[in-house]
Formats: sequence, structure tokens, C-alpha cells
Amino acid sequence: MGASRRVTLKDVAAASGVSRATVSFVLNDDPGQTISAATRDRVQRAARDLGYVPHGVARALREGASRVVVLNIDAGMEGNYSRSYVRGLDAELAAHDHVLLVRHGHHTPQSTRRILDAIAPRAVLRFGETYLTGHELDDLGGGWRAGLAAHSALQLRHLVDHGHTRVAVALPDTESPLIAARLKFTAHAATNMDVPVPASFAAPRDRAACAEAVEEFLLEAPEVTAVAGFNDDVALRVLMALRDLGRRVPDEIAVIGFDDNGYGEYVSPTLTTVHVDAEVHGRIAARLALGLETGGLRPPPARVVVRHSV
Amino acid sequence: MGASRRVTLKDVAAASGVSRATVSFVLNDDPGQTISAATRDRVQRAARDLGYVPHGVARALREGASRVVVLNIDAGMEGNYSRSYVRGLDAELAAHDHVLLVRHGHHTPQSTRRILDAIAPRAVLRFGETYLTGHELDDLGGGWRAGLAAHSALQLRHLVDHGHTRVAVALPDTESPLIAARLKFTAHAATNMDVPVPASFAAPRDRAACAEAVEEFLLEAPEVTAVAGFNDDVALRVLMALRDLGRRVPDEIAVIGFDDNGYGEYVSPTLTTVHVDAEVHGRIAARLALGLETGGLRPPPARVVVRHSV
DNA sequence: CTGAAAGCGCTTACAG
DNA sequence: CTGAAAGCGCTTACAG
Repeated sequence: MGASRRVTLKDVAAASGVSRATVSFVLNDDPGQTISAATRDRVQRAARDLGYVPHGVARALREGASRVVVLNIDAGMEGNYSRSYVRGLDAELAAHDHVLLVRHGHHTPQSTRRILDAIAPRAVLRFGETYLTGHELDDLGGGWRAGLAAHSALQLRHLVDHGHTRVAVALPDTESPLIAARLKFTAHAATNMDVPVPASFAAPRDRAACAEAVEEFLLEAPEVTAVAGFNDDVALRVLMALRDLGRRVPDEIAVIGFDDNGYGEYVSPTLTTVHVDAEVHGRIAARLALGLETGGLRPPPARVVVRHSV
Repeated sequence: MGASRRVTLKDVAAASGVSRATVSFVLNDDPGQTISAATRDRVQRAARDLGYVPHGVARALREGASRVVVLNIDAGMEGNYSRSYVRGLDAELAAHDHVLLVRHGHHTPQSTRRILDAIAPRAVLRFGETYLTGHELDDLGGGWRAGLAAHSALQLRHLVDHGHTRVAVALPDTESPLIAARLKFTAHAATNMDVPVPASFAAPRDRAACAEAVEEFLLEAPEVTAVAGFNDDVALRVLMALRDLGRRVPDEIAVIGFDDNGYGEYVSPTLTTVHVDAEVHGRIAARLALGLETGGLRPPPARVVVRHSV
């Protein structure tokens, strides 16, 4: 009755009358070995009957890395992108016998080091890396086909298609490596579309401060007829600020969000935004982390969710 | 110059002229040993000079568990509670030389098993467990002092204090172990406050469906003057539905949210809600997981963030 | 085809 | 006070 001891390779070996090495060869389908079908069978049956599951820690010690991938994700990145990305990453990793674990909060080289030392994960990923660089999303850099570059352009395109040529970009008041990239891509897209490169301003969290920031910005740039949000959070703040300032949306000024976080439906006017399904991005990241081919994985195009703010 | 090999205990032993055992004793401050100050010093200096960091995987194999705690967290639980909880959990764990890793998505016994097998974490936590049961939050069960029970009561209290005695609870249309608990606690609180036990209804994600659900409910229960949301998400949907139905908030009907997710400020009227700082809950969970005393940790009381919906 | 042996890096009785 | 040895559970050259 006592606590049931863990079933090890040794137990399987004993039960099937072979050595531990042979069990390992069979269970791992070692291509360098030729084991008789009978032995194979005996071993597999024994493993199944005993409910044997390899001990990941021992295996990690031997192999140098555990079957775990860690994803670092900064605060304030929640949205449809991150949710679908995590879903795809998790699923693809699971399909290759690995597990995904997430680390929240701000990340430093030390915190990454501590994880490496603690569990020796196969890889430590940084959220948004693939998306940002467009690596493996296309071969032009930046992801002009299915990365941040393409989606920044899509956002601007929607505005331009609705007659807005003087656009401003609203940014969060926090740090993010994505900010510089977004501005660069949007500027590039504007040049391609033959409209002026958008100016930008920060939209602070605090409501009054945000209204003030928007007012100030529009005073300096009265020609602006549309605001493109860095993300939905920022766009929502701008929407609120505009209401506080008595500016009618979208008649006087249009607003578009980015990365449909689900809350754009609860405000009035509802928020038009860019929706990115990043499941395939997640799968690509998983394959890259495991050193596998990514061939055949093509992310679907992003789309604009048209609501009422532009 | 080739890849730098990992510094191991053996290197430290060699550098300080003692055995690996002695190094281990010194570095782990083994109370069962008496090592000369000189040796101690020599070992510590060598470890520092070489930049020695214990290999967590080897240690985990030997000790039976890694210095990692895994937190399972279901989708749709994002809010101030979860953010502050994770922050506290992470900080307290770090203070005790452990790291927190999070697993997102839906969890099954198998998925937990796979993590256990993969990295043998010290503990696998389920988000909301402590909060739900009130274990260690007080000794009455349910957490009537600082747990879900207390906060459910606080939400209702605010409504009652504003003259609302006929209250309804709006629920998500998804599964959650928290739902039954919330209803139970709210009912209990209502009885204590001498008001009728609130009826409940589900507020679906889809906007039209939600408006329909709310309309239908109010037709059946026209006496209801206030809606208490299971969380801010649900409350936000109810607010939108009410607007779609042409009901004025808070004049005709009041709405209060739960677990301030930050978006209640972006809607109109802005959403009054219950704000719970769960950092201490997180710290308590960490200590429980590590088998430490939780004495002295007292969660601050929750508070109502008064905005304009009630 | 199969097994004995080494070793991943650590901790901890055990023997001096 | 300190060291040699065993062992956590696995994989993989190496020798038959």
C-alpha cells in the first residue's frame, strides 16, 4: 500500500528480460539498432503494462536539455495576437513531445539565466521576436508578407482607403522593442503609399493626462484626420480622450486599433481594428526552436475588423 | 576559443583543494557539518571566482524536485487579481530561490502529469485555489475576511448601500469552478444583509445574443435594479447590452463589475468595480507551496473603485 | 542482435 | 573536520 514508487527503465528491463539499454533503444526507436520484432514487442508491452513514463529530469541531465520551451512575455502584450500565438506554440510543441511554460513580468538576462540553470529548457523564446523581425515569415526582413511590417501597412492602408492621408500614430507610454519597429514599418508603408510619414505621440494611461496629450498633439498637428493605435489599449484611450475633448469619432477624426483585444466591442463608437491570427506564427516559432523545418506553414493574412471608429 | 564548458562542483573542489562533498556542504550551509572558517572562505571565494552556479537539473534529479513552481491558469481569468497574484507569487518564490513558470490554456490531469514528468516541479498550483477556498486567508472557510467570500460580499454591499435590494448576478457563458462558489457566497451575503438572494443569468460574448439575454432576463425579473458582474468582462457586456436596449445606466439600472481589469475606464458610463490586490495572496500561495509559515501575511482589504455605473 | 559500463552534476549517509 | 562512494534515472559509445 505505501506510496507507489516511480516505474523506471530498470523495472521495464526486468519485466521484459532485457537490459536497460535495450529498453531505451526500443522506446526511443533508435535507428542505429536492429532489435528483433519479438523483443521490441515484449519491451513495448511491458512499458505499457507498467505505465512507464520516462523521467524528464534524468533525461535532461543526460541530454543536456529538458523537453521544455520557455516563453518570456512582457506585461501589456495581451491581445488576440499573444493568445493565438501561445495556442499555436503550445500545440506544435506538444505535437513534438515538448511542453510550453511561460514566464511573465519583466525579463532581464539574469532572470533568463536562472531559468536556464534551473531546468535547462531546450529554448527560451522572447515573445514577438519572430513577428518583429519577420524571420521565416518571408525573406525580405521585417515580415512584409505576414509579419509586423505587413500588418502595420494593413492598418495604414485601411485609413488611406478611407481618405485619410494625414495620420498620427498613438503610442503607449511604456517601453517596448516593438515601438521603434512599428514606427519604422509604418513610415516605410506611408512612403510606399505616397502619403506623409505619420507623426506620433504617447497616450498615457491616466485619463486626464491622455486627454491633455491628445489635445496638445492635435493643436500642433491640426491637419491630422486619423489616429492609428499601437494596440487596442492605446486606441481605446485615444477614443476616450477624444470623447472627453468633444471630438466626434469618426466624423471629425477616425481611430483604428491594432491586435483586436476584444474590448473594442464594448465602447462607443466600437473600435475598428486589425486582427492577426498568430497561431501559425506560434507553430513556426516552435519548429524553429526545435530545429525543425518550417516549410509549408503559411500564416493567414491579417484582416481589418470593421466596426465604427473609422 | 571553444565554447566555455559549464563550471561544476568538481571545478570548485579542484580550485579550492577539497572534495566535492565539502564544497556542497559549504555552499549549502549544511548545519550538520562543522567546516573551518578558512576552508569555508577558500571554497566560497573559488565558487565566486569561477562563477559557479549549481546545475538545477542535476540537483532536481538528486533531490526529487526542481526549484520550480508551475501555475496553471485558465483562459479568461485576466484581471487585476491575476496580475497582482502572479506578481506576488513570483516575488515570494524568487526570494526563496525558486522560479515561477506559468501554463496557459485548459488543463487536464494529463497535462499536469506531463509537466510533472518533464521537470518535476516542487509544486503545481491551480490559479484561484487559495482565493476560492479561503484556505489560510482566515479560518472560517471561504475566506470571509480576505477571500472570494469577503469580496463577493463587498460587491453586494456597495449595491445595497446605494439602495439596491433586488440584485441579479451576470455570469460568463463559460465553465469555471469559481462560478458556483461566487453564487454561493453572494447568496450567503445577501441573507446576511437581509435582502433577497440574487437570481443569475449568463451574458454571452456575442453582442446581439447578450442584449437578448439581458432583455429576456429583465422581462422575467422586472424588479431588478442592479446587476453584479461575475467579472469586469461580463459587466462590460451587460453595460453594452443595456445601452443597446436603451436602458439608462445607472438611473434605470445599476451595474457593478468585479476585478478591475482596466477597461472599465474606457466605456461610458465608466464601470464601478471591485478591486482586489492579490499580491499577498500570491505570497501566501508561494509559502504554502514551499511548506513555509504564512504567519504575518495579511492581505489588504479589497476596495470598490467608484466610477459611474452605480 | 544484446549487455556491461560510463557518465550527465549533484547530495548525503558513511567511514575515517 | 574531510573524503571516497553510492545513487537519482537516463542514454550511448563500446565490446561482444
